Amino acid sequence: MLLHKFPTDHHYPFLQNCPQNSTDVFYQLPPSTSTASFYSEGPPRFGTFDFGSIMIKEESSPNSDGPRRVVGRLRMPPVPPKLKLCEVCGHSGATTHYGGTVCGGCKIFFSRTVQSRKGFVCERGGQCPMNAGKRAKCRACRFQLCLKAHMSPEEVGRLRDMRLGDYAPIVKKEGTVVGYFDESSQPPTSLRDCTSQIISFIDVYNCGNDEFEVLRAFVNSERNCENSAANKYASFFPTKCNAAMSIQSAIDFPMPICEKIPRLASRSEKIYANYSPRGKPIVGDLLAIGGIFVVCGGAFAIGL
DNA sequence: CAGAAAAGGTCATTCT
DNA sequence: AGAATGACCTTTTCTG
Repeated sequence: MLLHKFPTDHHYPFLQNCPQNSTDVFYQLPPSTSTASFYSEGPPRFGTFDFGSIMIKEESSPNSDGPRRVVGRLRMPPVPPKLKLCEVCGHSGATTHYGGTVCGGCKIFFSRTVQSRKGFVCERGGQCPMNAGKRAKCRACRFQLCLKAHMSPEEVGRLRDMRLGDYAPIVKKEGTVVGYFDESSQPPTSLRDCTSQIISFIDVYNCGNDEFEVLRAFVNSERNCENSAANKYASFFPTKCNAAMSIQSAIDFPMPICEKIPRLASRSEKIYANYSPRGKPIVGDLLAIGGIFVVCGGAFAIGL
């Protein structure tokens, strides 16, 4: 998932020659970038990662025609410990399971909960303390934390489905935008990129007509958009916030969207409480409520 | 192709 | 006693 990758040279080309573990680095300031504007953007951030902090000063060059050399001190983020802690209960020895960094107990709990399609209700308003000793006390809160840890219910059973042959892997080709709902376009069965998941989503979850229409507009917007076209659609949907997520991210991790949309924030718990991998379509729910559209490659603008 | 990582299955233990 | 949990193992996929 793109949001969880470490920033690459593509995102910060001026760091191309930066040694990964050093603290003092030298790099060229991009020709079009002033030191002030560089400062004003603050430390580069990407997704949930803080790319350390960068303090720079522009060296005064005796030769004004020479390259603008910048002296910088880059403080890299602390090296994560080898033994990661479970994002749900804090237990040590966590590894990646279903998209989240969790311990074995929480992994199997999440898998069983999704497969059993059970819904839990917290009797204490969803505020139960969670640690290795208390994690089994409230399953509702534990499952909530699993989802907040970016664990993906869709991943549960995927391997088994693949063995049974009823799972068609979807290969995402970054940057491709195809109008699936456009009659002149290719039939969905031959399409393999990010938005094809919407097709399977509609098929699997039997979205209603309203949700289908929103998804249709959604995808057509994406098809018609270039990376710079957000403003064009912003006139149709007054932008209240920018979640900076792709549609793929929204499908995988809807919670951040819920948290960023005021009208949905109060509903997020309800949505997750009712979540069922083969039941009510969570993304369709979000789309139908929000009047949401996606701009390919980044901005995820929400009109309310 | 081999090693690493992640998912799934089984079974003993604990809890209600 | 039945359900829930977690440790451990096997299988599968991914990656270099």
